Amino acid sequence: MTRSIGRLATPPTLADVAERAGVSRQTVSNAVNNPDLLRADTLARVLAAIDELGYSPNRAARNLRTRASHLIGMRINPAQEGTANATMDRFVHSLVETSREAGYHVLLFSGDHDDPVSGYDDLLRSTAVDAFVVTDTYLGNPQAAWLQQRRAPFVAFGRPWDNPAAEHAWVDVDGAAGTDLATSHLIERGHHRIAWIGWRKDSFIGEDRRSGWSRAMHARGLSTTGLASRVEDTVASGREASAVLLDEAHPSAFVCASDTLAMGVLHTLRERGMEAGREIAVVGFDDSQVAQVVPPGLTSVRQPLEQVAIEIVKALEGMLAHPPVVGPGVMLTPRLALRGSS
Amino acid sequence: MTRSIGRLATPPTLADVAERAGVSRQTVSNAVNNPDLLRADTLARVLAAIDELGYSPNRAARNLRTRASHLIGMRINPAQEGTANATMDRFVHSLVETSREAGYHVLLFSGDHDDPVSGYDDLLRSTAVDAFVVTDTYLGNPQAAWLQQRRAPFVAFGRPWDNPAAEHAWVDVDGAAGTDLATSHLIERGHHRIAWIGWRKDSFIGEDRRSGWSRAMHARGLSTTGLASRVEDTVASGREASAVLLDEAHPSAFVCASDTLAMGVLHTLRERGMEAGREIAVVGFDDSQVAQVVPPGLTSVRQPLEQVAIEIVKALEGMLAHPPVVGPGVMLTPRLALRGSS
DNA sequence: TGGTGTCATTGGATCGATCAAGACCGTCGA
DNA sequence: TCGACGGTCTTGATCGATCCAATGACACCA
Repeated sequence: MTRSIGRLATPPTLADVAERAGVSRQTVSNAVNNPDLLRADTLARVLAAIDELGYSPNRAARNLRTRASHLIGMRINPAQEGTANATMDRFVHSLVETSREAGYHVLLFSGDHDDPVSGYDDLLRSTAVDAFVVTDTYLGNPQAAWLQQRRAPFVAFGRPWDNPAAEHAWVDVDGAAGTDLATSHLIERGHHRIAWIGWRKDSFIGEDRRSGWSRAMHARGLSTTGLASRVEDTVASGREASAVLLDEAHPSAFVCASDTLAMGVLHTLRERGMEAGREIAVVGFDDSQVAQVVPPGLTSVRQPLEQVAIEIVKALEGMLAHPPVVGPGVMLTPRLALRGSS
Repeated sequence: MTRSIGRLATPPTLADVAERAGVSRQTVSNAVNNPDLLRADTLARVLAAIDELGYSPNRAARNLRTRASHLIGMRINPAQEGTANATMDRFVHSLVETSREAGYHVLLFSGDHDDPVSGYDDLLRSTAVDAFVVTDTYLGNPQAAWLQQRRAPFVAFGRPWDNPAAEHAWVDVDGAAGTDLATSHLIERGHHRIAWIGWRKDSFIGEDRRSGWSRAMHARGLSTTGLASRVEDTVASGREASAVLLDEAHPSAFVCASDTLAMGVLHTLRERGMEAGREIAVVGFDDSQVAQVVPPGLTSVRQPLEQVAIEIVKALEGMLAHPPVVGPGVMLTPRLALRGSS
């Protein structure tokens, strides 16, 4: 049984436990970290004392001595209002959960919006975290090069788009496979003219997702001419783009690079009194909460974020082992969450 | 200028800086923590050395000595899929940002779903965090009593519903004021029969929000009889409840305890070919991303989460000061985000 | 009996910072 | 001239854990 700390001002230390169990400090330390070294009866006695006192090793002291904090740093940037991107939220949950199982906690920090590297520096030099998870790699990944130069352990969620030769660890989701899945699904449902609404060309991720759409189309001998449009990731842009496409290209379905854009399509359909799902099919990307609750439900490509977290933690563990092991990048495949809009 | 750490395996320490600047360790420490104690020229010399070496105090060592970690612990529970609750996401961002300005980082942890107290214990005993932010106070707040018993500093996001006499620090948003705002807004738009869809009675928050609706109705002499319904917080429940209410009570508007329920109403309207906003008004609660992007936009009560974070950090700072200062609870007022649905 | 090796346990040093005293210096009033 | 004093800086101890080398206990074998 764990007891209350009582009225003690400070928690018990190794020395307290040692005294109570009638052994030395080191033996208590071993009981916690290398139980095999102790004789069974000693171990039992020490564990009993630990339990009675409610002892838990002081993190700061342990961190100081072992030069490890068992903390994983992750920088978060404010979510954009007015978009449907809840990816981060889901991912953070998974990461926290998975990290816990590996004995790590997640430290969140923020940085200046215009400086992709700010925030990392201080945590690194003060040895506040053991490693980083780098997530904001939409446009290239300056953080990766920077961290690698400092020999800071990190895993990126996202491929090294701008530098395929980069040798750091990364985990990513195959966006093209996702849009291919979405497009193929629509084709199977009988659609031939399937439009694409994606992001501007400077987005690697956007181009990747677009390639899945065109790949699937061409694989079935379907033309993509005039059916694609590249805009900003806002509902308004999706609305305008879909309106133009409907008028000029007469598609019967839309595949979008994001749920945000897909919601733009739903806006257009509503304005024109058309029903999503019945007359025009729509597929989004990310399986946000929006996709799940909007009537009639938005079919969407769902990233396996739980799996991403698992792979990232696995990579981190290898990286922090002795000796460090850096595996190759890991690519995961998304699945399609089917709903009323298709 | 901050330089690269170079090929040093370990970051520079106080002693390194001291040697370089030709002063003692303590003087360097003072330069960092109590600059006023140093003569101007010495300070300049030390700061220069700090800068040249890229020195940053080792957190573990500092934490050990000062018995403080400058970390704020916050437990997160997995977001429920299929709901519109993005409150946590927005709040976490604000908290991280505000904490940084106060010199704190946020440590995320998780616990067993069925045990509201798990996770706190270990962090507390290992002095891994200085304080907690307790957020999951939907149904009472056993954490608060538990933490208070252990004399752990914490601030709750949420009133001590089940124990108004509780003396811990808390920050909350006036839910009743929010629904009052929503209801009054609808009344001003000419609605008289305004229905309520809320949560089951065991939810303090739900009853609070409901009271704002009935308060506003009665204040204008409007009847609420037969216009209220209490269900679970799911889209399906909202859909069913709104269908029943439409048939039996013929309301012209709905005020809901959550955006999730409001989405249920939109489902019903869609099924019946009715247009939200034009024929039937709908107002949700939380101003989730869903509310922002769903056509035609869902009017929703928006909690001032940025302000909540600020107040929480303010309370934490007082609590961790010497001597500690525990102020009274802080109640903030939400505002209404107007959109097409009303 | 004594040497040798293994196992279990111990004491002292150490991680890098801050705390608590004390040393040094020049100034000022008695 | 001397001691008290405030400002500036230094020295040694300390926070609580783990690393390292060494010790004691014990069994085994020659």
